[in-house]
Amino acid sequence: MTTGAGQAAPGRGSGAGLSRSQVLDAGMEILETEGIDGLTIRGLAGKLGVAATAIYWHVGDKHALLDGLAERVIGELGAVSVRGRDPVTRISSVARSLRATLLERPDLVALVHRQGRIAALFQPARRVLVRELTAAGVDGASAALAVQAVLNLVIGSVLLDRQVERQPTQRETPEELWSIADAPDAPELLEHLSHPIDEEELFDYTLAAVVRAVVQP
Amino acid sequence: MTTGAGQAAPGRGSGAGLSRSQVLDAGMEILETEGIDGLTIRGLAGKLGVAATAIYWHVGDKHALLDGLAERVIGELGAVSVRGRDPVTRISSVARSLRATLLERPDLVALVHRQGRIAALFQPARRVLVRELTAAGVDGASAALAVQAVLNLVIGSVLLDRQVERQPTQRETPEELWSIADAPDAPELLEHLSHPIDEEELFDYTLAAVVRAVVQP
DNA sequence: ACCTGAACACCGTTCAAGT
DNA sequence: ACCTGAACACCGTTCAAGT
Repeated sequence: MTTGAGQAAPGRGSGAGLSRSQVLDAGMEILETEGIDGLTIRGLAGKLGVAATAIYWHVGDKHALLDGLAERVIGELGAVSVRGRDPVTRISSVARSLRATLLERPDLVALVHRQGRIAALFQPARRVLVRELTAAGVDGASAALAVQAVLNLVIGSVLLDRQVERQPTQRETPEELWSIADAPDAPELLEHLSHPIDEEELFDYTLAAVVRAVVQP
Repeated sequence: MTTGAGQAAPGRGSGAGLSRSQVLDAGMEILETEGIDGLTIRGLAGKLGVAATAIYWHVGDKHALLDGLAERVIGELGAVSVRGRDPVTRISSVARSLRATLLERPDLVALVHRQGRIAALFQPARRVLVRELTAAGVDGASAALAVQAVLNLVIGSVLLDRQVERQPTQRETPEELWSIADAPDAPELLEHLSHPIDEEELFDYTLAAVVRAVVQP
């Protein structure tokens, strides 16, 4: 009733009756095995043993289907854990745990992003971060800003994960990308530039810089 | 010859002969007017007055077409400008100018992201940042890390632009999202949380924190 | 070398019709 | 209320055939 087409909750199945949640269950399964391109109305209906048009009755069109699935992902992946004693540790732990969770399902996060529901995905983390920042003595406009800064770091890190190296069909090796002219008299830097960076190290580095700036202004 | 299917460069048009670059030109036009979902092989062929199969000859299949278009975007949007005297100002100006350029065409950036070519898009900026950091006395592993940290901020900011508020079909108003329990005794914070944040201010805030951490370790 | 036409195997969506 | 079948208007892609 929140988003779908069916105006009344189907109730507990009257025999062989299909329900909205059963459709979303099956959709979720296809999404995780075949990927988002493998999820089709017809394929979903086939998996459920009904005509394609039955999907329209229970969840609406494809956009509504994706919205419903995004909502599930939000419920499943939005949770965060906090640990540590001082504010800096606790805030960092929220960011790191959320990042770790989301990195296990990058395609599901991409779906939420595609549906424009990232804000909803982050709402639990936002609440926790607000609490921690308040406890650390930060509030007002700078607290609101700080929360979003930390969360942007997380989602940016997840959306860009594994993006860095995928150079399709191109033979641009790192050796070609960087020449001695780019870093004269700095062979060590050149060496580091030509190797893929450790994404977790990068995240921790940036996070530390931001959290430090947030807590001690 | 870099990516496409045609093995020899078509040369200058022999009369009515179609060329790879003409196809990409038309593709680019459709991309900017109709969006990525409006770009189809058949529609592209129709615009050029040829059969759909002619596209396959010149650029290959749809993936190759999108790759070719991404390559164009990389060439057009990758450039950066540097201004300012001190390192902090110059590094920040690179990040801000790149962000501003990319924000004008978020859908084109999304295409580059989709095709896994973000690294290529950022290569010019990387070169400039490496130079500036070296001049500022930063090098080795921390310079490589710092460059990527700044660039991740930029792309994250662009990919998330306008994502924050899009709450589709849902009636979750900010008033419902946040209750007094989330920020007890802090009405000012609550006020800020319920309003959409200024994305540019957020970017500048985070960028300043990172650049500061980078230049003065 | 370059392009067409026909064909195949898919899509999402609508709508009248059934029970 | 719930579901089917047929139909429409699309897709991307392959392949034999033309010039």
